Amino acid sequence: MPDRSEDLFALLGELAKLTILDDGDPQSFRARAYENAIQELRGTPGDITRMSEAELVQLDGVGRAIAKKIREFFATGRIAKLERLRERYPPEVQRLAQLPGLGPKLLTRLRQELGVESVDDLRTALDAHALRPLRGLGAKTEERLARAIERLELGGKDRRTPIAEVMPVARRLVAELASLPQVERVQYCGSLRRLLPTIGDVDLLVAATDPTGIVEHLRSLPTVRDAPRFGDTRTTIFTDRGLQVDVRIVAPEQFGAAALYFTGSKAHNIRLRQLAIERGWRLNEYGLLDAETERVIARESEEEIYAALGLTAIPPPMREDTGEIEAAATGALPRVLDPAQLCGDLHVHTDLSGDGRSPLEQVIERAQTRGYRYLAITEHGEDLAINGVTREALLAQRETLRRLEVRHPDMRLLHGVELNIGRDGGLDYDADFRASFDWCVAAVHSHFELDREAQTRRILAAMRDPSVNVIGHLTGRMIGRRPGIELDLDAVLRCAGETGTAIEVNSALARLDAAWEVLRKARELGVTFVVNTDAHHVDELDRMQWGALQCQRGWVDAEHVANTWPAGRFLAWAANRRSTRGG
DNA sequence: GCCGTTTTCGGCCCGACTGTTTTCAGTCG
Repeated sequence: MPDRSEDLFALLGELAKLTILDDGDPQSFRARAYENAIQELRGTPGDITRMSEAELVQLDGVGRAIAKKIREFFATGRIAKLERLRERYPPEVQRLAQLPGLGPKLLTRLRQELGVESVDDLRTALDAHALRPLRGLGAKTEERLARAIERLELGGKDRRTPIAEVMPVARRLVAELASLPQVERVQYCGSLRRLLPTIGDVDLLVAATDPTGIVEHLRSLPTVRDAPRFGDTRTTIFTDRGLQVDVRIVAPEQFGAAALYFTGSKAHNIRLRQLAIERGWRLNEYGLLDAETERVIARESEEEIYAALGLTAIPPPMREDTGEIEAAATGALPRVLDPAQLCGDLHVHTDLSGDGRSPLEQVIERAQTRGYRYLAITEHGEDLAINGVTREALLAQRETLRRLEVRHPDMRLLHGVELNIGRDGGLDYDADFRASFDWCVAAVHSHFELDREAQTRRILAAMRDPSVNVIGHLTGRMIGRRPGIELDLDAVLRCAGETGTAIEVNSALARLDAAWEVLRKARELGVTFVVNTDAHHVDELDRMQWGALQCQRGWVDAEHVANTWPAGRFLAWAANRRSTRGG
């Protein structure tokens, strides 16, 4: 069954967007009401498709008007008001409204005074200098809009970039800035810090007593292509790959307030400011201030500001206004996973796998350096074309592993394998050989085109196989390149709980699979998780931190992550699952 | 469009920047 709630949210979101245009106000309160309602509905447990108007009105942020629209949608599949707005703002006009610098007010004027109804119309008007006679518009505006059109057509501005592409660029820039003597602290903020799968632009926050030279340094970097706007404390640059980077320089003592502000999310910040107002304060990027006396309540660190507002500190990946503020106010925030708590990696390849690049000894050395208590080597099963490994080669590896184990008395080496889940849920090798491994990951690497029912069936079959400890990268998604397989999540997560099969949190930024929404749901069902790097090179063992942050985003606490457990407990759990279902 | 012991109207988060103005409106994050 397709998720009709998601369809509803999409339509309400569109309604919000078009209402901004219709109200001619970027801060349209009606539009915000729609967005608030979406937030509330998302956080509502139970089936909203079946709720009556009276029940809907009980929800915070849902009044009679929105409740009626919700019922209208579930009854007829349409929202009449939205259809009227769509007529008034056809796709061409909406595209026009996407241009940066062209807000609802200017859009209305251009339509009324110049008859501009599309990007093409606007270009024609610009070429004819038709904007100049209009009050409040001049040559600069003309030039700005012309450039915005160019960018739009390059597909630049509204395109979001997968986090795996953005993170290395951002980290490189952070390192560059941190190397300057006048810079005290640097932090990337925004959706990157919150670990969203795709990123619009990068927000870099710099603390410096003297901003001189910082912007110039950035502009001098070879990867920086264009710098359309710049001032002393705020600038925008574009990298050679078209990624927009906004840089803000602030005084060190306001770093916390600024980091909070620029990390967002917007909805989270609005809630924080409301809490400030309730206390007679004001929260902005300079600090938490007394509204009357301007006395500083807190500003140096995010933690101080949260504390002053009566909240426990909220980790960046949780800042989405999906219940974290209420939880932080009552001390009910889950004790989120700290990367340092992870004491083993349970999905790692060596150069024995066709696509692996580092030799076994190196992998083990690096795991030792990271202080791990256990490590599972998991080459690809033989069914995976080109990259898979034969039974004989795996048996030989097992011998080697047993020899190497002696050199690492503090780290238990598990001989594992990454099995391929076949079209109908079948797995590599035979049951006896699979049972001879210490640890089995099972994952989807093929048949992405099957429908939801078939996909669900094959995952359930894999979970019921007695050899399987964990399902690796649950949907097989590659962010920005390939959508994951569709699954009946309720059935899959229920089965995970019943069979004791863990769900992997795959730390590769290109995957971040399972997605945070899935983690959040799984957590409520008491599922056990394992955070893995799926490393194919020793350096990739270091990406465990992203998996930990992904857990934070999914509200997964350490207790439910099996590889935070001490070796004794972990090994007993892994072995127990196999023996109980092997018999 | 929602909300309510300072309630059924008048609020709703906050400030910087830009371009254009001569005190501010619009846009953005």
